Amino acid sequence: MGTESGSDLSPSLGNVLFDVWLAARATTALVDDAVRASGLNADEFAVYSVLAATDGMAPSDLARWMSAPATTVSSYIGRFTRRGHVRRVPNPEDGRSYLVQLTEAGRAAHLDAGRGFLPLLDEVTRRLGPDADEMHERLAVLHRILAGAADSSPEAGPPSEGHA
Amino acid sequence: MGTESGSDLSPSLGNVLFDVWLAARATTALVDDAVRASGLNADEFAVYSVLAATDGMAPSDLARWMSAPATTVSSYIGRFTRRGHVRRVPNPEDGRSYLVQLTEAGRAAHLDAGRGFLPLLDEVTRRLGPDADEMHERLAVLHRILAGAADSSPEAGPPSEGHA
DNA sequence: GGACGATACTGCGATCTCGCACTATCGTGA
DNA sequence: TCACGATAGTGCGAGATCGCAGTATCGTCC
Repeated sequence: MGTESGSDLSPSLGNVLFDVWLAARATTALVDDAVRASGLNADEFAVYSVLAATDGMAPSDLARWMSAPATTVSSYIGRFTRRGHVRRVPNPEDGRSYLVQLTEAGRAAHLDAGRGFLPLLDEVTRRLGPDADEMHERLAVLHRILAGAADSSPEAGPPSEGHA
Repeated sequence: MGTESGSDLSPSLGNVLFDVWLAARATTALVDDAVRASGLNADEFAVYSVLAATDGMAPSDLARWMSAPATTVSSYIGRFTRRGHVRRVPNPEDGRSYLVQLTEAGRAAHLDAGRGFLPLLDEVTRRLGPDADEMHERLAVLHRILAGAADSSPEAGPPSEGHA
């Protein structure tokens, strides 16, 4: 055991993977509370946010973006559609697919949730001080690495076979 | 619009909160795959890991640690107990509570899952290179800030009342 | 030592998540 | 142009998550 430093109240298990996991649980809980009044939860707010930032994404892109299984994304879209927050438009590049777009009502809901979210983000950013940018940078790096690991992982035995 | 940099394939929405969320989704997906064969999922593996590191935690501590509602932790414990992986021992400090301990079988399951997890962790750590420690440090800081924000947040209107 | 609000846990039920199996379309090769 | 494996999306069902409401115990103030 090398760095047994922490141990204040929270056994951190001291490895990057757990660190992100723990930080994200806290983040999600916080955001859940912050946007609750809008009727969205943290995950949904995230999805509304990408949709608001792009103008139409295919379900599979959404799935890749948020590292979620296709079925989960499928039910998200169903739910959002039922709410009238999202609309499906044909995907000119692929007939099996379609694009998901936020409707006006969807944008409104997103804005509404944003009203709860922004103060929280501001507070965290403020507390982070000048490190905020650095933090963003590092998380991006980590994310890229994780995406890389996802490809090279065994998963369910993809293409190659002669590695032994 | 200031920093519209990213945009390779992944609209990052460029703020710390989304960054962690995204990184964590990727992490969870990866770990889920890595430990699947052991019968655990990423979240469960994390819980087994703290339990293995401490020798007994109260449900409420567990809940605080992983930022989960009490009911969720409650059903975790029920599930783990049913698997024979966990045992409840009386909490000498509080009669309303108890301590959750990993049984031998629980430890075995954790080790088993670890066999899938460690290669992944190694790979990520290796790719992170010398930045790994720094990363850990920063995530710890962020986590601390988030924990702080959780207290000072409105939540459901805790103590004070005369603010309007 | 009793009253009483705060805190620890749990049963229940509504809703969400996601693996499996299936259909539709794409893209490549002959 | 047709065959065929790969890829996009979905219905379904099992199980997981978590809010609400309820019980037990604690701590504190009279």
